[in-house]
Amino acid sequence: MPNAMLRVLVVDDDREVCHLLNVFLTREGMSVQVAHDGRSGLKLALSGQHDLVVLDVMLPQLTGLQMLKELRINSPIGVLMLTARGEEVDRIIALEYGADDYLVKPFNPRELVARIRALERRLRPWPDGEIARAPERFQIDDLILDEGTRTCRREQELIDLTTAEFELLSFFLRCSGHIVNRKELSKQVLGREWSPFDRSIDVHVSNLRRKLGALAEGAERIRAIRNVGYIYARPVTIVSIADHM
Amino acid sequence: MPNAMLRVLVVDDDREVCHLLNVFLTREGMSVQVAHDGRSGLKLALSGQHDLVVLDVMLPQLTGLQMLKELRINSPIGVLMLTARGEEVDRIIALEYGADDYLVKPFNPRELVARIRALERRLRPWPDGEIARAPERFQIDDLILDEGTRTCRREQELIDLTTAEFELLSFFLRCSGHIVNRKELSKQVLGREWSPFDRSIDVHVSNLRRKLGALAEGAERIRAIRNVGYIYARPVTIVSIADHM
DNA sequence: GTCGGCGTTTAAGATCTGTTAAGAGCTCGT
DNA sequence: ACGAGCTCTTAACAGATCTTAAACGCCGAC
Repeated sequence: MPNAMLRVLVVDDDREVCHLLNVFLTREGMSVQVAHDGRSGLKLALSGQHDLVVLDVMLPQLTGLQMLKELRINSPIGVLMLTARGEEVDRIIALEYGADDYLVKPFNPRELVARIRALERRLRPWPDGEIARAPERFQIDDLILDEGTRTCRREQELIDLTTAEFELLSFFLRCSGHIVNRKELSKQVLGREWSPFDRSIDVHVSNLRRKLGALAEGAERIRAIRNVGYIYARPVTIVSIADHM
Repeated sequence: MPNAMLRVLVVDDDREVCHLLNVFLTREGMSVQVAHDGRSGLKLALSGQHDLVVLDVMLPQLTGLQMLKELRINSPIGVLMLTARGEEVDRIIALEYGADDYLVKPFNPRELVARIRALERRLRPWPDGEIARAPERFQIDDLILDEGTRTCRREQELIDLTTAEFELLSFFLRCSGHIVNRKELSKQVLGREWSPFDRSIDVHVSNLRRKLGALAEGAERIRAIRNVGYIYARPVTIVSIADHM
């Protein structure tokens, strides 16, 4: 049993749906609680016992949208809206009201699970109130960097990176093909303003290069841009794609 | 006109939809290019000229999912899938293949815009509003210069260029066929105002000529324009733009 | 043809990046 | 709280790159 179970609140007046979700999400290792109307749903959601709400738009007592609006006043809880087919306007309003995602009814439970997991990763609280970015998985050249598991592999081989190195590589990959300057690197990777004689980034780059090794043809993955910063070279793209399809 | 426009590639075989999106997204200040089948769409997407692809699942030549799979091998471009109503399985596969978001057809254009903007914010680490120009690839004569991979080749052979030389050649190719003056060169390549006795550009041009060698006919690639600046002789073709317009 | 201006090239010095290593600082387990 | 071990920063030197200076040569003007 994982010590941190995802706690989901399902708010839907359709008891059939609730039951189904309860069974399905429980089987996925989540803790599930249900409510059948907006008022009790809101009360439960505000209790702070849940990580995420799956919220139907059509509800008695208080519609899902009203509930969402109330919730957003002072709750950081994740909200995934369930909207009826064809009600595009609901979805737009839901997103504008601050819903984190939505799903159109009827939906495939597998997809709901996938979206809940994605949302969970995205919403995981961040130390200083900054919005957490969804962890991504970069695959570039022979490298795989997974922000979720915080691992980096080259050709399946685990590469041991320090925190700074991981953050640095992560940022480089996010910006691959674009020049990034020292100021931005310092802020994003080291969390501080860059000052003119700060060489930390350079040292980290050097260590990272040593751990990652060079590309084919001996080219460095990370190139210096004099007076500016660095660039992580994008993988060579296939020019003539016609051949291999 | 902002010089940093979000550049969107729309791939859909329904020309009606493409036209609509073109009109709508253009009105939102985005630059739009369209393709009607998977193969040309993929080729365009790999050209590095776009920030984001709106990709229909059902496509002739190459389905959207196949295209997504190919794209993800070596491109960090943002992908928003358009899926048909009811095809949950497509959406799940799309997400597993690394799509960044999806929208169910038929959709409200307002929502597409909202999702594109959200995606843009999510994918780009740099400050809001700023959009980095996607790196381009230039091809001329026997030269290929790729801003994304930061490489320059002559007849497949890698040519090692310094930062200033690379930036200089990149700027020349972007402006090939046009005379560029020292003032502009200094600002774009060296990042500083030109002053009357600054000969740096000339020295870099000299070094660049030596590294690139002359053209077949013995003519210099980079010609001096007395009292003004330089010109890179021949017009450049941007890889793979021509075929399907 | 000669002169002057401007582009070209070479070379030297200045500036920036690469790398190494030492020690300061932090984390974690005890 | 303490120390071991790891990580980060700082400093110093090596090497690469850029700028500046100067010599040279080409070309047009006279």
